[in-house]
Amino acid sequence: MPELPEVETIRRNLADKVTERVIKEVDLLLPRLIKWPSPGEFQAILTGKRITKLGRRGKYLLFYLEDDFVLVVHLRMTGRLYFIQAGVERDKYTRILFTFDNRDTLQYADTRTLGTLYLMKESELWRISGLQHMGPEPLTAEFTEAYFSDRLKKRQGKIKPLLLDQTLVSGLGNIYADESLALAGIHPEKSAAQLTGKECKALYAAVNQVIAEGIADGGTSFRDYRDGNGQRGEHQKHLRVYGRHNEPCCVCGTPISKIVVAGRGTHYCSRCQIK
DNA sequence: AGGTACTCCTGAAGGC
DNA sequence: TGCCTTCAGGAGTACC
Repeated sequence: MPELPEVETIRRNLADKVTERVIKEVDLLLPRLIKWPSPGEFQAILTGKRITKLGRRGKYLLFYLEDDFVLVVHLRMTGRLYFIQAGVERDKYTRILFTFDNRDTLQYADTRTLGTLYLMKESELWRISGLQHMGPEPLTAEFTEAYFSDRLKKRQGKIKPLLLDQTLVSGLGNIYADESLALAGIHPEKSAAQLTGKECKALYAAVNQVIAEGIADGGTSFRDYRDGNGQRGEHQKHLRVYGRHNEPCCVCGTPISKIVVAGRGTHYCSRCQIK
C-alpha cells in the first residue's frame, strides 16, 4: 500500500518525465474514479494543459498545471502511476490514461479501484477534506516533538490507530505505523495518554526514522506497490515486523505476533513491545 | 468530541 | 480440482 515513502518515490521518478509536458488526450476507462468535477469536465479541462510541477502532500500526489489548475491523485490501496513510452503495452489494470504530445503516456492503474482523482483550481483544494485537515508531515519543521507529545497526551485510545490518523501526522499507513512502534519499543494497544515522556520522544524519533529509511529505499513493495517506472522498492527487505508474522524478531529472536487492532492487521514483538 | 463500525473494491489465499 | 469464504486496508461516513 502506498504510504508517504512510496508516494514520494513515485513523485521523484515522474517529476522530470512529466514536467513541461502537454496532455493531449485523457482516456477515462473507469470514470467513477474521478471525484471532482464531472468526468466530462475533468477530461475537457485537462486536455491541452501543460504540467508545470509535481508535488506531494501526505499520500496525495499533486500535478500542478498551467492556469492554476491542480490534478490530485490518491492511490489508496492498489493505485499505481506509470510513465510509459510510446508503443509500450499498458498495464492490465490501467483505469485512466493520459497521453502526451509525442504519444508517451502517464497511466493510472488500480486493481481494486479504490483510488481517487480530482481536478480543481489551486484555490479550491480545500474541497478535498483529507488535504484540508491534514496534519504535519514527518521530517518537516512543523512536525515537532512538542506538538506530537501534546496531541498524544490528550488521547485515551490505542496508539496504533492514532498513528494512522492523517490529521495528527500525515503519511503513515499500516506498514510504517507498525514499523514505528517496533522501533520505539511500544505495544500497539498501549493507550496514547499513558505513554511516558521517554516513550513519546522515542516514538517521535521512530516515525521520522522509518519514513526516512523508507524513502531512502525507494519504498516498500509488499504486494502491489511499484514506482513510477514499474520497479519494486527495496524497503521490504529491511522491515522489522510488518509481514513477518512468526518470523524471529531481529532484536531478540521472539516470533513476531500478529493481532487485529482497530480493524487493522498489526505486527509486533511481544517481548520488545510491552503494554 | 472521540471512538467504533461499516463501506467501497477485487485478486489472492485458505478451508473443505 | 473447484467452489466458497475470508482477507488485504485508506479514508469517508454514520452513529453513539
